[in-house]
Amino acid sequence: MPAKKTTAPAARGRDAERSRADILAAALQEFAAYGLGGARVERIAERAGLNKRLLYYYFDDKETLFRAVLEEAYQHIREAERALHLSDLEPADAVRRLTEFTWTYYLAHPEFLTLLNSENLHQARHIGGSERARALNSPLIDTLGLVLERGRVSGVFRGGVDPLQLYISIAGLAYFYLSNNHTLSAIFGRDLKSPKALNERLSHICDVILGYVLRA
Amino acid sequence: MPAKKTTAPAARGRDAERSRADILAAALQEFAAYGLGGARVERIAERAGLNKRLLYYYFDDKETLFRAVLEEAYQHIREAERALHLSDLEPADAVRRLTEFTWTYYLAHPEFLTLLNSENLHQARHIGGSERARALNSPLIDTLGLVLERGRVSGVFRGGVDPLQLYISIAGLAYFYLSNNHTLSAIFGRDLKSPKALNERLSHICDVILGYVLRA
DNA sequence: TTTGCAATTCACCAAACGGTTAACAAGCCG
DNA sequence: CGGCTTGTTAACCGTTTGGTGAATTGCAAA
Repeated sequence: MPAKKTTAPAARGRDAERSRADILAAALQEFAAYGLGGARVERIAERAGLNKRLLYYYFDDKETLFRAVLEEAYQHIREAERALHLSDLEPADAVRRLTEFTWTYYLAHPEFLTLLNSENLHQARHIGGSERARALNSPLIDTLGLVLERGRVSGVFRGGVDPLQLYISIAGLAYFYLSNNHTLSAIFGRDLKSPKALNERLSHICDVILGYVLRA
Repeated sequence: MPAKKTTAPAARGRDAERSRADILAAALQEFAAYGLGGARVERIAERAGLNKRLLYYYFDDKETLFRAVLEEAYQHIREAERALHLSDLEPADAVRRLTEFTWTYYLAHPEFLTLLNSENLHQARHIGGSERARALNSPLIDTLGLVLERGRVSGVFRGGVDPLQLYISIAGLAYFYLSNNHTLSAIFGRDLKSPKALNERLSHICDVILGYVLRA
């Protein structure tokens, strides 16, 4: 059952901005569901309730559309992370909060994970070399670096922790479990998506991460 | 520059088994490079140096071929893991060895990662429900469970560690870094594939994992 | 040498796909 | 009202793609 319409199209006038947004939303779903290669331009148009030609009117081609979807997705998560105000928290609280947030965000936005997988399959061809991408994402690492430093100075954190390394670990512990949930559940014969399993996983991740940063 | 031939085809007689193997090898490369959706049957044939029709002679269709490639890949890594003989090692050595092995294997076999990503995009449709898959993979978790138990009894490990949870963490810390290396390097503006960066990552992963299992 | 089956080749097809051409309508401005 | 810009549509096109029918060749047993 493909192509559930994202928004009711009924009786819309001509509205360029809304059409553009609808295309992006539909494309996000389609790219996430089938990957860049498997996505069908015509299906995106159907999902958006718009004529296929419009996709080429607003975006140059399929890949340009993919790039736009990707940039929007990154922007979305980094904005949500900024809203955490990690700098206002005690270092240990900040790390825990970032960890829980990352888990929750990935869980609520599986499209983000598949989108990234697709982009990595293509060797970051669409986001790579984008100055904007770097400017958008780096602040998070800077913030986390400050948190780690505060924690080290106040004696609760160990020293010598690379913030990027830590962030990749926080993300990885959540990402791999969720992104590979289907194969993991299949090959190990356990339903890893039950509420109980999900709770256990988050708890485990927090144990691992906080156990690592907190001074032994 | 696609389709580098895997093996020299020169002057081969007719050899069913070898042809089958060549197809699988070529398909592994192709599926890993482009995903299931992006892979082209004709390119697989070219890579294998065989007529396209043969793919359908040995395998029913593209998806059946994909399934065969996937099963072979799982078999390969699990065999390598078995060769580690974790049961013969001190618990802490065993965990460290599994961690280092996982990292090294993923690093040496990037096709395995992209293959799994592709399968997860398709919700484990090809490996899912396979009794054989479960039988093939579960022993690893059993072995790890015994290691953890030995460590707990001898007082070096903490208790209450779920072996599956731990394995997913070991895998995830390596997998995410390597599988998403392209986007991570791009958005954070750091070359995460340099030898130095790779060494640092492995060292970090060992710190995290061993810090977690070892009794505080 | 013949025969029979398994392995391989060649030519071909229908459907799907990304993308385009050209005409058309809604709203705005003078 | 009338013309112009811009958002939208319908129909179409050339190519690519997964898949197939049928003929052919190598190999080995009889």
